[in-house]
Amino acid sequence: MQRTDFSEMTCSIARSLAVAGEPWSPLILRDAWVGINRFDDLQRDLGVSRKVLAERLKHLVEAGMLERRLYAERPGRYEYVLTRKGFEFVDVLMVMAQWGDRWTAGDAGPPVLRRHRACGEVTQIELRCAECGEIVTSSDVEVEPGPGMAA
Amino acid sequence: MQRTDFSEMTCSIARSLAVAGEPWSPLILRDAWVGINRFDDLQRDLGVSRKVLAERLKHLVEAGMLERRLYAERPGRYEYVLTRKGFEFVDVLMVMAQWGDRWTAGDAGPPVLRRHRACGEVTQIELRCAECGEIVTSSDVEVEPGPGMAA
DNA sequence: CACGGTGAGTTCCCTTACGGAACTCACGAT
DNA sequence: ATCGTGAGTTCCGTAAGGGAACTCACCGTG
Repeated sequence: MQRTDFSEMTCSIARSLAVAGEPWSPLILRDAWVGINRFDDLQRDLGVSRKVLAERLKHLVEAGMLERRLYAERPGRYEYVLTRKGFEFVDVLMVMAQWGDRWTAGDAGPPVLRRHRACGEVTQIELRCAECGEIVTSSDVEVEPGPGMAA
Repeated sequence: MQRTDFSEMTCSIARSLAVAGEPWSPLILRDAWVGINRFDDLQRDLGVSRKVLAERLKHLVEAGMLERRLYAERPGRYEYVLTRKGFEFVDVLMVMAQWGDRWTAGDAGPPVLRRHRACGEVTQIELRCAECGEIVTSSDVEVEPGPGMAA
């Protein structure tokens, strides 16, 4: 856990980070997304210490991002699968990956491509306004207080 | 706590986190986005320690996310403004905020609303495939090796 | 039956980063 | 001459991360 607790802040970004922003947590969720679901596999793939991995998995399960599911009895073996909440968070990771492709990949190009199953194409993801359908960038948006803003 | 360096990993998510994933960095970028650009204002708004804030600002400037801009000479005073790279990262933060609105806001509702200047509406952001225009969710996408993938 | 292997953690120690407060520095204003 | 301000820097105690070793429950083989 980060030293400062973000979960009580009046900010959806801060609260998201409190759930999934600790070091390694986004990478654990990415792995769970692409089918790496077991403790030892996660540890090997990420190179994270077993200690921290155990802590993160516990936190992500308690936060409802992952479900700890028994996949073999006698001896009890568990795997971690994304919940709906966790799945929706992968949207954030896809946009982050796309930003990383553009700004950190260098000449070698992006390490992975994302293919849209429905149309079969390697896809770029666009952020569009659900009201008018136009592409939205951060400079097109202004923020204003919402109902959950404290006085 | 020594932290593992994500910047050399062959993963655009990990490399994005190496740039902007440290504790507080996303919140600093959010603040820079909404117009909180000066050291003391950032410190007051976030409640981060001045020590960590100074480290994060240095790192974000070196990474090209923020520009340290002189806004008053004699005595030299500086503010931090988003670069294009930083601005594009705000896309990630907007999607993250939307996820947080949905999954962490509770009954009070979202603390801030995002209004699309072009159409004037409070907007939900949709992720759409640039090829076919359909909405994309994480389960519609499969990943495959790209040019930057190591052997 | 003893032995080794496997998956899923837990424990221990060491180092480093964070939090918080105090301090500095260069100026401008009173 | 002193106070205030913005932008940091320094110092110290504590807690979190890294990494290796250890545990525990079971299974398969000789």
